Amino acid sequence: MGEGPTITTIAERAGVSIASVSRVLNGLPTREETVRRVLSAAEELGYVRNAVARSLKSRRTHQIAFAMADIGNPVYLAMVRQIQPVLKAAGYRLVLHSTDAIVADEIDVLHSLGERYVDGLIMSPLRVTDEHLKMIAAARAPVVIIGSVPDGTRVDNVRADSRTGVRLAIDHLHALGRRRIGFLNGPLDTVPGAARAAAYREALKERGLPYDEGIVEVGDFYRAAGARAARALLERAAGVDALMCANDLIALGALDVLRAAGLRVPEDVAVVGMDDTDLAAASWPSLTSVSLGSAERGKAAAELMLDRLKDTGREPRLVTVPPVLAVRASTVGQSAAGGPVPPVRALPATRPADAASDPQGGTP
Amino acid sequence: MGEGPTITTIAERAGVSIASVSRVLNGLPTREETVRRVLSAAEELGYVRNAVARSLKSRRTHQIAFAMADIGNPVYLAMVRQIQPVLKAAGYRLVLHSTDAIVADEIDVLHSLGERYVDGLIMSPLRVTDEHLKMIAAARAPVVIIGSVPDGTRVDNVRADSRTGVRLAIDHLHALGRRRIGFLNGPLDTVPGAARAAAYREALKERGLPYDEGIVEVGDFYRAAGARAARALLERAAGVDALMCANDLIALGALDVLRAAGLRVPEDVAVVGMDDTDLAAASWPSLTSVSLGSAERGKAAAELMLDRLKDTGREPRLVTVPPVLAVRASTVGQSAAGGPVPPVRALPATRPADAASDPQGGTP
DNA sequence: CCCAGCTCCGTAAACGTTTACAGTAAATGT
DNA sequence: ACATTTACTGTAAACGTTTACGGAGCTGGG
Repeated sequence: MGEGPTITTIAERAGVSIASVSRVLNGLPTREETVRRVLSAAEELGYVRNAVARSLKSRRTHQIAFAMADIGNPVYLAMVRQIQPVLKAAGYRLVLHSTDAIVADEIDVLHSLGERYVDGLIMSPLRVTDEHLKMIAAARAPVVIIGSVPDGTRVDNVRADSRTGVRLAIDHLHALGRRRIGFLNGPLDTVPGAARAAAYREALKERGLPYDEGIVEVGDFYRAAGARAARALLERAAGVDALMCANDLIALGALDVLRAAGLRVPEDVAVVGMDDTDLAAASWPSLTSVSLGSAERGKAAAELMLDRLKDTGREPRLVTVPPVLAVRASTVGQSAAGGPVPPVRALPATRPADAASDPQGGTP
Repeated sequence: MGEGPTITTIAERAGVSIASVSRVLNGLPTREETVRRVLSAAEELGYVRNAVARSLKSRRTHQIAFAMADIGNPVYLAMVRQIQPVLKAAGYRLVLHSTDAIVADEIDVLHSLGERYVDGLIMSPLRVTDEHLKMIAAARAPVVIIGSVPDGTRVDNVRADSRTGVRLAIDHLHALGRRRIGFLNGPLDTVPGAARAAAYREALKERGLPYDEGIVEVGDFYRAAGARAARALLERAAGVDALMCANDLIALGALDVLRAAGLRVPEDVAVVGMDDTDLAAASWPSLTSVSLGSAERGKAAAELMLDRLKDTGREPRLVTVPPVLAVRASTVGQSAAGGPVPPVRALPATRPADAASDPQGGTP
């Protein structure tokens, strides 16, 4: 673990100047003889370029940061899974930040962009505050946001369309004859929480169903919270024949509770989750879930970032990923659902960010 | 997104030298008046330290790399989840590498340590080749290996004990009266695959059960491969009353097949998985699984790394994490298994790496 | 009154690269 | 034979920090 060789070491051994060494290593035109000498010296010494020194001079670190709320959430996992290979293929490394959705931590990440240890940041905030927007506008490096930001915000942006997503789910339940569709949501002060609440009301209205506050529960985006919410709802209100859940984890918690209460899924209560994570296919009964395209959003974000790095000046773009309903046993029963069905999806739509009179597609 | 201020900018505005600025920013003793001037200048300019320049001089990047086979595997996810906060608390960032278990890629990561863009590397290779060992020995930065390496390898090392893990599972099945216990394994040329194969034979012998090659299948560590293997086994051999799976994903694939074949779990065939991932608790029936302590191993690895960074010279250590059996419905049925049971675990044992006449604890 | 001992600060070197610029030597043109 | 071009190489500055060193100014003791 000694002091590694530098271009100076190589220069001495090859009997040339450090400038020549650098030129050879960068493939700039050099006399054959010199190239040979430098390369063999480098080889013998086991030379590896110092990335830090290089970055200092070139002002490029070839690192991209990804900041998410919680790496334990399969939604972000799906994103990381897509982001990583895209960046890797372009020669970038991935730096991971887990902020636990704490605003101060997210601001901190944004602030630390000034340290210039990365060339850009992909961020997926659960809540978007004014401070976020201020920091994003002032950021010292390119930023891509996964999730909805206020219309007109000048930033590259990838959105889900959870309004349409919720509508898909409600329509599906309605078509199955369900009429009292409860709703288990996450916090209303999060972007996805708020969007899904609005979408739920709207979708009911479209189908001519009444909005009943008695069958709506607000908790958190975790499994235990989902169980709590489901329990509370069951105790309070009878006759619910379906549960729309703002999240797969919430849905799993609800399944636990329904099972314990001796209710059959889907015969007594149909359940729909959201995000279509791995857990949805693995659960019992397998969970019908609205895919908001986490994987696609991750990929799109990475591509937006690479694109932005190539052209700093270009107009910010908005990519919206359409939702897709993955139908499984929790709504249509065992026989009908069959095995795991790979969902098909339309290509992501792309258009300028400013044209956005967009559905408030919550994310994730 | 302009050219940010540097200590030179601050120095000019505050009317002091850059050395004074640096001293103030690093909290070195300085006259009150100077401190005031520098700090207010820095504040006004919105100064943020350049991490790259700092790293070049200090030879510390405050970044740690984690290289795993596949970030989609919940085992690694569990590790990342533990590693991240430990590093963060110590002021380190996490750089992620996903190698798809390709040896060349892993060697590449090891090699790139010479670029000095990280202070250390935590790596979890599926196969450990001579080249791995050579590169580890020659690495230009501290390395921690999660997974078994040959005895005597001088490297910080965190191991699972899959031999004991398999034994726990076999003993459990044996105690339930199962006598023909099939085995669905992953590739034998991987460290965990080999270890689990050996452990399976050994555990059978301990219980006085015959080893029957006819009820052993070797595939891959994925769900689809697990399904394939289960199908092959069922077609070939009758009378299997239990399936030991080298991995939760394999077990889930097996469950799919058993269900499709109309076999009841656990009445006809009991199933045990390995790794105790989130999927085990979510599946139907919920899956009895041997936890090899992914989370604990991740945490231990991060701590070993931090420790090593503080004391480069110290002897390499070996931490072995004991396995724990999480009993669920796939072996004991619905009623008995009850809700999700948080497994209890003993503290990881620590001892010098060289003393290792250790079980070949496979990982992950 | 001089020097020792402080405290504080500025100068400059260093970290390992890249790169603008100038210099050398050979090759070519007149 | 000399001027000009060409092909290559070396010197040195720059990137933004940290830090060894020494100098300036002051205090206090002899």
